[in-house]
Amino acid sequence: MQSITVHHADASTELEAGATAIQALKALEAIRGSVVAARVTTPDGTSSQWDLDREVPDGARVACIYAETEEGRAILRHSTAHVMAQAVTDLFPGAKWAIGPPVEDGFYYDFDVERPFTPDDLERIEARMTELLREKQRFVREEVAKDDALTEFADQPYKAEIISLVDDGTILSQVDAPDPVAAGQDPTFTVYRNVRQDGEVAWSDLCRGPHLPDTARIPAFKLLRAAGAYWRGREDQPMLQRIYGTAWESKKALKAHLEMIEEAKRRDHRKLGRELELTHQPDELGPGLAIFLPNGAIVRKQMEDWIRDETLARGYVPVYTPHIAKEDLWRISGHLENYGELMYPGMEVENASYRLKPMNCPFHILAFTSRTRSYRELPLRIAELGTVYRYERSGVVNGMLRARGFTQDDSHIFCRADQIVDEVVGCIEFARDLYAAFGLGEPSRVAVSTRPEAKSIGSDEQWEYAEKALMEAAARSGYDYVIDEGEGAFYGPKIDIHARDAIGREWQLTTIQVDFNLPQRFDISYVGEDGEKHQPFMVHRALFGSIERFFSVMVESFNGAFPTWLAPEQVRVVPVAADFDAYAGEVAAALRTQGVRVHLDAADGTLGAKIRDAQTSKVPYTLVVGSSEAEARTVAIRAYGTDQQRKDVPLDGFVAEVAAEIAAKRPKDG
RNA sequence: GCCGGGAUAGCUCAGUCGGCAGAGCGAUUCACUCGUAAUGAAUAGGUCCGGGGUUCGAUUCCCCGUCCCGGCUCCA
Repeated sequence: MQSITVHHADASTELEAGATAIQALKALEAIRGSVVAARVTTPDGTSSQWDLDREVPDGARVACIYAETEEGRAILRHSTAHVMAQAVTDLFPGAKWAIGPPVEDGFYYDFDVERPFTPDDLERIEARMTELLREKQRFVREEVAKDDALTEFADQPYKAEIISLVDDGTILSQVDAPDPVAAGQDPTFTVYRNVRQDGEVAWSDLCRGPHLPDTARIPAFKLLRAAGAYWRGREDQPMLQRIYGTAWESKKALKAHLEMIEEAKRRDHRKLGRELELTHQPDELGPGLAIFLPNGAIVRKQMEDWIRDETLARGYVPVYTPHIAKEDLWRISGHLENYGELMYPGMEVENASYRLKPMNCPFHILAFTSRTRSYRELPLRIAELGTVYRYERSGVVNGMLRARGFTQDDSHIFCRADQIVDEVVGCIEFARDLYAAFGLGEPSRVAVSTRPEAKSIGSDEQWEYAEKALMEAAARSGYDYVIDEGEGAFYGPKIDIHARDAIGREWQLTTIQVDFNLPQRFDISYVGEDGEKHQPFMVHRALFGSIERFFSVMVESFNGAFPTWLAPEQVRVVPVAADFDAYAGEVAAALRTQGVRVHLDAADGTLGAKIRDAQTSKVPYTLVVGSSEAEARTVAIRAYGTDQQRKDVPLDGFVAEVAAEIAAKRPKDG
């Protein structure tokens, strides 16, 4: 009898040849929880995910993949996607399947069906899935040759296409495709069969795997929504019907996730914007356009004041530029050619056509070229809060997170090539300070986007230099950056910085881009030490990104309860009865003198109702004053979100305290 | 732009199997003058998104458009 050796951590053991991953893990006493699959490292050093029931090779190192890890959940979700596809096949004969990978927090599967799915369909599919889970179908892995795979999936055109794509070397990043193969190597395809207890094959799918041992190991799942999605994510391809679902290692974890979704709905900036009278987006205005109501405008003003002050302090110079310009400017800049479909149409005036600006760059270039520039002026950092208008496709507009008119804290830094790294480092550190000030903590993701495969301008040397400069700057800033291949702008590579909000969602906010297009197109130059003309590089950066988007992210992150320094109304003074209106007025005046935004609630109504109003308005501090306070010149303080009070606090003390908190311009807990 | 779902009072929503539309909150007025999350009463408020069609009659059914929502694609 042949035997093999397997390892885990420091332990090793001998097993009969043909032993599976789960047998190895058991023999090695390596299991410490709910295990969904194994990670197997073969003697040649290749590490991959492994079905528990799959044979392990001699010399393998095995480890558990647990259900409650992200890696484990992805496997669980992928298996759930298969069950869903089987249910769809049962209920919708003739459905064609495309792909069904796990995604963040869930999974989806795309189908080509006669008619789109309805919410009722989702319920039926869910019910059928529950039946399939009870059947405890095994996931059985099988390796098949290309021809056999093509024969088996002859009536599944999307699967056949995947097979041919892999075969001709097109790398498909989808999890459902087999691993990319090296050129010239014969690809092996794997098929997973869902096998009933009686051995009948219920369903099969072309799939890379791995999967759970059987369907009964799916503890909790839910289908969330149906939506259209292009095959292979390309607009020129047919539109399929996608069903999104989620699956978790326990009912409790599923429930927590569903509650998170509900919480996100409650925090929606469109809902809170209306309730707290921050913003207004009436139909009369047009899609993607917004009005900042007084409450929102106060918050926005704090953002603008902060960025203006900081920008000047960091050596930027301000400019103001118009909202429209003659079409020729946009022709020179290349925007009409490369960006034209995102620009509003022209306005004909006095035999010239004018366009709303989708970007501020050309204006800042005109500021640069207003006279001859010297190398002594570089880096020249031109900054503006510039409002731009982009004719975004109708389906993408979303509240103020994706608007058609928005304001960028925009700057263009004109510098020499050797100054790029320092300048970009400066931008990243600026962004870090900005996130800290506005309560979003540290950047969560720093990504360097490289040259796009499609259209791009500039020489290889320029791209290489700029990409390296960005990576060096990211590294010098101390961030573990990732590289987004081919995601750069057509005119140069960029760094995008993301931040997480209070409920863990990630948002792309800051962008820092190197631009070699515009300096060339406008043929801009500075006079160097040598007396010759030289072309500067341009670094384009927006730290908030869009004021509107950043504002909305803050609204959702704070759940509308802004830190005191940002809050539209910082303090509300509530007299317990009209007799104390005079003292309440004095309290309000004392605060107002210190620049505190205070409102006196002297109108009719009970104290309870006024407290409730103050709380639902999310005012940071509510001061209640009555006879004892008036006599002792104190206040009773109730902070937002608590039902506890600090009583008998001297008025002067509170004024100093809140003024200091506001002056610090920091979130309370940060 | 594409797929699907929507639009009724300022907000959240009910309703009409086709017969001139309702609640709660909010607003206004009056009464109440109150010690920490809703005092009571009254009043006002609607082209039931817009246009066309079917019908004796359309907010309701059909078509077109606008806008919104969830995705795809795109992006700050």
